[in-house]
This record gives sequence, C-alpha cells and structure tokens, in this order.
Amino acid sequence: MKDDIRKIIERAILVAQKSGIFLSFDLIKDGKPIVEIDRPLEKIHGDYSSNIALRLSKILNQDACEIATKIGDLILEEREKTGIINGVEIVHPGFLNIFLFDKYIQNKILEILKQKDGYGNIQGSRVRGRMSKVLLEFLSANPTGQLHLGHGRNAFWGDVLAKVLTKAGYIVKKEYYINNAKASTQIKTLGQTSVGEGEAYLNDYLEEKLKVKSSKLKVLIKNTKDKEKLYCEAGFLMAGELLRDLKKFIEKDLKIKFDIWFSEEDELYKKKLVEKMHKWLKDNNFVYKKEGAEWLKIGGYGDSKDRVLVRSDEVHTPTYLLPDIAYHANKIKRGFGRLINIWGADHQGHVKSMKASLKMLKFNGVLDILITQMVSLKEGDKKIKLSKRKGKVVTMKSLIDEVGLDSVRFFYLLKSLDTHMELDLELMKEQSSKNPVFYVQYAHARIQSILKKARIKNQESRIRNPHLEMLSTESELELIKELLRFPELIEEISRDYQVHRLTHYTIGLADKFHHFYHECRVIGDDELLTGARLALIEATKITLKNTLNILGVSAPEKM
RNA sequence: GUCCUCAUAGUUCAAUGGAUAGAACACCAGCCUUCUAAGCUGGAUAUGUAGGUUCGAUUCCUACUGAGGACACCA
Repeated sequence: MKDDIRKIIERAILVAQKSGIFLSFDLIKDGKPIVEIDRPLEKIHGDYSSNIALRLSKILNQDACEIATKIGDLILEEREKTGIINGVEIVHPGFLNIFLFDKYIQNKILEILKQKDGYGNIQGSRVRGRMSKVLLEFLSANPTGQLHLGHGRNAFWGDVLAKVLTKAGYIVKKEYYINNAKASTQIKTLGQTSVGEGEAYLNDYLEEKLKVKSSKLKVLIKNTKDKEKLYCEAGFLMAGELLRDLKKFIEKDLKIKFDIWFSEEDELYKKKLVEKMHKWLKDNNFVYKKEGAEWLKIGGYGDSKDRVLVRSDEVHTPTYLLPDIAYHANKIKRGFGRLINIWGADHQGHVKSMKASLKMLKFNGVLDILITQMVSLKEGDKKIKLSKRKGKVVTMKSLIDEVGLDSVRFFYLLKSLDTHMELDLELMKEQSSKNPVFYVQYAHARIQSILKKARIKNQESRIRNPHLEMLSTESELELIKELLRFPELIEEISRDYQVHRLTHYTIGLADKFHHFYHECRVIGDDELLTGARLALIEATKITLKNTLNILGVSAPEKM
C-alpha cells in the first residue's frame, strides 16, 4: 500500500526531472528512499501524506508548496491509469495529502479474505541469506528460583518480537541461555545453599524444593569431600531441577515455546568452546597480564576500559566475559546474521563490552541489544522494590493466577520497554475486569456472533463474491483503512522493535469496529449490502485474530 | 564523579521530526423492541525548567531539576 503510493510519487518526480521541471537528484539517500509516506492523524489530511516537497524545498531551492503542486499535478495525470490515487491536496507549509479511490481500498478486503492467517505477512522480504537469520535470545533467567514480575517484560516482548519478525519474513530462532556453568559464582552459591551451608537464594519456594532432596543430591553430599567441588556439583544438579520447573512454567503458563535451550555448561564448557576462545584471544594478542589476572584489550574496541577476562584466583576462573564471547561466537558460527538480545536494565553496563567484543571477532552482522527497564511495585503510595534474593518477591505465577494470562500479557505489552513500569497490584487486580484486553476480545466475540447468525440464516455464502462498492459510509471505510494498517505495522516493528505499538493497534481496531457496529447493521434486507458487510467483518475478524495471535492473547468465540 | 533509561491529563500509558498531543481507568450527561450495553455518543483536564537546531520539536542537541538502574577479579 505505502509502497504503491511511494512508487507513484517517485515516478512523478522522475518525470519532472526528465522534463526539466526539477533538477536531478537521487531518490535514495543513505539507503532509504527520500519519499516518505505517512498516515496523517487527522483524516481531513488524507489517507496518506508525504512531506517530500518540504524536504525537496532545500535541495531545489524552491517554495515547498510550488513543488508539491507540481508533483500533485503529475500524479493526477495518471489518476485513471493507476486507479489508486483519487485526489491530492496541497496544504501549507507544503504537505502533499493523498486521497485514495474508495474502490481501491474496498478491494483490499479480498486480499485479506484470501490470505487469512497469512494476512500481515510481508511478501518478498528484502532481506536474504545470512541477514535473514535471526537469533533472538531472551529471558535467560538464572536457574536459581522462580520468575518474578520483572522477567515478564523480557519474556513477553521476546515472544512477540519473534512472531513479528517471522511475519516480516525473517527466520527466527528463540533461544534461552541457561546460566548453569559449574564455574560460575551463582551455581556455586546455589550449591552451597542446597547442601545446607548458605542462605543465598533461599525463599519459601527453594526451601520447599530442598525438602524433597533428590537422592542424587544426598549421594553427592556423602561422596564429595572437596567443598568447592561439592558446591559446584550440587549447584549444577539443583539448577537442573529448578530449570525443569521453569521450563514447564514458561511453556504451559506463559505459553512461550523456545526453539533452543542452550546450556552454558554443556555447550560451552564441556565442548571446550570457552577454552578455545580463550586461546584464540591470547593467540591474537587481545590479552595481557596484570596483577595476576588476564585482561582483555577491549577498551580499544569501543568499551570504556579493559576488562578482566580470567581472574587471579588459584584456579583461574573466567569472568562472565569469556563464556559470553564464546557464546556469541557460537551464535555467529551457527549462521545467524542478526543477533538480538533482550537484557534487564541491570545488565545495561555490558552492552558496550558485548558490542566491542564482537568487533574483535570481526562480526559483520547486526547485534541489537534491547534493555528492559525495571518493574517496580507499589501498594497505594508505598513503593516496593523487587529483589530476587530477599524481601517481597512477587512471582509471575502468582500474578497470572490472580489476573489471568491474557490480561497480564496485554498489560505488559502495552508499555514501551524504555519506560519504568510501575505496577499497582491492587489496580492490576481491579483492572482484570476493566483491562482493555476485554474491549478487544469483545469485538472479536461480537463478530463471531454475527457470523454465526449469518450462518443460521444461510447468508454466509454471500461473503464469496461481495459487492464491496456497497461499503461506502465513513465508518465502513475507516474500518477498512484500519485493517490495512496491519501489514504496515508489522513492517515498521520489524525495524524498530516497538512491539507495544501492536497492542495499541488492537485497541484502535476494536474501536473502529465497535463504531461501525453501532452505525451499520450487518444482516439486513439488502442482500448485496449484507454480503459486503459480512465480508468486511470477516476481514476484521481475521486481522484481529492475527494480531491477538502475535500478542499471545486468545481470541474468544464468545464472551 | 561517569554511563544508560525515563519525566506527557488525577492515575497508568500512547504519539517513524509533522498539521487540532491520543487512549484507558476514574468523574459528569445521554443511548437497549433491532446481529452480544464487556458496547456507543458527548464533556473537563497534560508535554519538568531554560536555551539551541529546524519551514515545524513531546520527539534531536546542551544545561539544569527529579526518578530508576549500572559503574567488581558477581553474572
């Protein structure tokens, strides 16, 4: 749609250049077309608008309105031939507002009906080869306990982004990185707690888990003399058990299916990838010794300073940096050209390190790291800090049990990742009945109800060859235009990752539908009109359902 | 002290540099003989402060104020 319009404007500009009306200039700048097509907020400003004349004003040293007028005239010359743009309007200071033929808009319904679940898929995606392969790593919570409220953002965002990118034509793998290396501090600490010699990570949940100590753990305690080794092994064992719970919760309760569960211990340490990376870095002169530790010369690659790679302790344990580099090198080796990581705000300081280390590896693909800002809690005026270790831990489980998954997902996905999300637990519970998710779901249920009635009245077959020109009232045309935004949105989100725009879109779409419902009766005496309107609500249902599917929110048949 | 993010209506949040800054909740006034009133229609209220860039700034830049986070041989 947007592309069609862009092409028409570009063609007009080329014609103007050829005939000497405009000087010659490139239509593409920095890899992007200079002709931008927007959807105006106000409908009196057209179906689409372009600021091209304002942009050209400087290049051509001409008044923007004059330029817009010239382009507009050329577009109108092709009006009948293309059958897309019906009219243009030039508005101060130089906007080119575009009005489409109703027929062109109406006929788009047929495409939606034809594509069904596939509606919204971007056809003929521009990305090919390695760059089309995306590894999306998210959640990756330490296997030391349950998921808390902060994890929800990461989890839902990643899940939805994966679906959007898939629709946009990428091949996406969702990966969960299991931080279970025996050499790591958190596994040792977990192990220490597990054998009853520490209190870190201890809470009701873990205590419950430890009560039913597995026989393996008992054997381990009995047979392992070396304390250090005992902690490592016990931690690893316990992490495995906790992970089983976690996995089940993620798949069953959060309804998120990861493609790959990547075990740090098994995939990186056992397969000696950490060791190999260490050697490679040393061989390539990226490492130097200082104060008994090994340092990585990462400061020269964009990080703010050099970092410790291997500690000065007796056993020379690596810091997180070494396995992380090995991990990312492995992602690259697996053929992914686009790496996306979703991290919590507490890892924000490592973004530079990670990017710098990939520079060392001469990675020529893309690494995007999304940071989810903190979730804080309040009850009334009191702020509560979320902490994994101590204090009040509110788990995702308890929230979902209380509010329901649809509501929770919708609520989380309504907010940009960059905002500091403040949850009022009381309000959330209250909102479970006032949540906009019900507004959206209600629209879907309503459509189903009408379609069901049409089926009973044997009117359903009319959808097949609808007389779409009957859809001429404002509320009908507005609804169709809203449906047509969906693929545009998928395309935009695949570039800016702003998943929450999709959630807001469902509200807007439901809004347009409810308005239409109020204005127009679907099943009536006029058979042609009934058929056309049935086609319209069928297309609305498809679009709404596809969007809700992406969000992971159910589209109920009735409410 | 340095770095990252944020500051919009009473509240929770929107707005690829665009035109009259949008929703929801709460509040007020209307609308069910008709496909689901979990709906529709109407109403009041907001861009932290001071500069700058631009035809045009909530958006970009600088300073300030305030909030959260990160600054380890933890991950």
